[in-house]
Amino acid sequence: MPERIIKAFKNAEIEKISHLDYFNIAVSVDCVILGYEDKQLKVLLIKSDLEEFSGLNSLLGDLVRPDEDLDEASYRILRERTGLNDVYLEQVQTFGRLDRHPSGRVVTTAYFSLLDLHHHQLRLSHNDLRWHPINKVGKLAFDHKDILDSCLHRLRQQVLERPLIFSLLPEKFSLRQLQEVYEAILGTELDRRNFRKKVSLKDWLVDLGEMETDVPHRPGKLYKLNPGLKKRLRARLRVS
Amino acid sequence: MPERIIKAFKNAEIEKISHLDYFNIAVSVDCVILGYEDKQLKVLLIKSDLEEFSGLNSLLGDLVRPDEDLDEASYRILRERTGLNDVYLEQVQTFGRLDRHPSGRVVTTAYFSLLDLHHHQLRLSHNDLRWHPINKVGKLAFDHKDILDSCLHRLRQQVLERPLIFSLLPEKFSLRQLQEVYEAILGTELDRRNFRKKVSLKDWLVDLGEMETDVPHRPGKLYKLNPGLKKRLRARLRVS
DNA sequence: ATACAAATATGTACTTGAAACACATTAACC
DNA sequence: GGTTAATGTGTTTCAAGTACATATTTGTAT
Repeated sequence: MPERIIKAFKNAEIEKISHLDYFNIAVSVDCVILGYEDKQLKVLLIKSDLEEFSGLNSLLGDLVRPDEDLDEASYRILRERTGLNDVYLEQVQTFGRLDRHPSGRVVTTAYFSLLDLHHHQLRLSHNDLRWHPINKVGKLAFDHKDILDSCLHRLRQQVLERPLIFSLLPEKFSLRQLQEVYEAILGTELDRRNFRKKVSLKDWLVDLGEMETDVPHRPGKLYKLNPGLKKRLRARLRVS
Repeated sequence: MPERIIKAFKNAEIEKISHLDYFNIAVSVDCVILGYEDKQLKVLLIKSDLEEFSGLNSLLGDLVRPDEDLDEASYRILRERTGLNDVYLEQVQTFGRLDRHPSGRVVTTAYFSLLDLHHHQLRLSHNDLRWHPINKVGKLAFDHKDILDSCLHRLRQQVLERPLIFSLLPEKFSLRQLQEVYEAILGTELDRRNFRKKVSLKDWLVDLGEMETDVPHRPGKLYKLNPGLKKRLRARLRVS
């Protein structure tokens, strides 16, 4: 099999290099798993078990198995680490620096995913898994800080255009909650009145006719995501 | 070395699979090389030399060498295929479907690049290399049609925000030429007056004080890209 | 019961940017 | 020297975004 691939790529110079070398690159995926809590965007990190990075945290990743798609691999990681299945996941960028992994050549594809940190099905797989506020993430293992930053950059770019943000919220939410998530992601304050106008012009929200409870002030209306959009969100990965 | 990586990813389930299997995935890059000619956006394609795809064209790609970065690999392909060095290159997406390569498992990272199709240094490496108008690209080998589409999508998304487009043009160009390139990329017609207003508000252009020659009508002013932006364009890859 | 605090809900004026449209000017060509 | 086909520069209109104000509702403390 390997030889067939090499042959397929028929390149004079390639022949000089041992065929096996071409399979000396491992492929992994890394997931930037994001949640929202206490008015902060948080990322799920695990203590690195490599000596080289002792004391540092890292993203959640794994080698891609020979029989699985890249997207499948990242869904697997999500499932294994959080117990959640139906989450938003988007490929962002692939990192291939030669020295990015101390043990050898590993090319990794970064994904970010958004989930409801208080989802009743959420079961973290490991004691060393912790949610860290985005603003307080320091040095990370590997090039994971770069990966995190590039995912955050993509998220910020997309969040105003497409209804991603709802994956971070529970089924029912108030406009104030929604605004607070935007503010946490964008790192800015938004004008409440303009914000409400803007989202109500899109077709993203459905008024549930219910009210908040257990708030120490006048309760606001509760909304949910327009169900028509929910499908399209999940479907995106398969298509692109 | 391989074993160290496996160990580094310490995952109970992984151990069940033969270690070597993890290096049974090859990594490649594919370049969507775009140029502009005759009011059309064109992509550089080569006849596929795989039996499975006989008669079909494919993008230009190659396996990534064990000692080279992903970005380096795509620069190498560009250099080898076009003789050009100083071109715009941007990573877009990584494709990893199990059956995307008939000879085995190959994960490929797609890049698009923009170059001046009439550059004096352009030397196509191969007789089977041809420029194809993107509107007339039919079936391609592998999943290269998907790759092409995703690169075009990214290009269309970026072209209004950032001054990429100048890589497709010669050093000196008129506003009409510039507008025609935009129209070719976006597939729409633009209002000349609004277009001129819009670009002149950005700091992208420098008036050369020269005029077009050899045009069968009133010649227009010639411009060049603001030199300050040129550096930032090239630098982008390294940073992100 | 009532006043107060704090957040909801809705509305208006102003500014900026995009879209539609018009006309005078210049150079090549016959 | 008139015609043609572009260039070059407006203006008006409309939509979207920003800044800002006021009335309303509920919980809480007195």
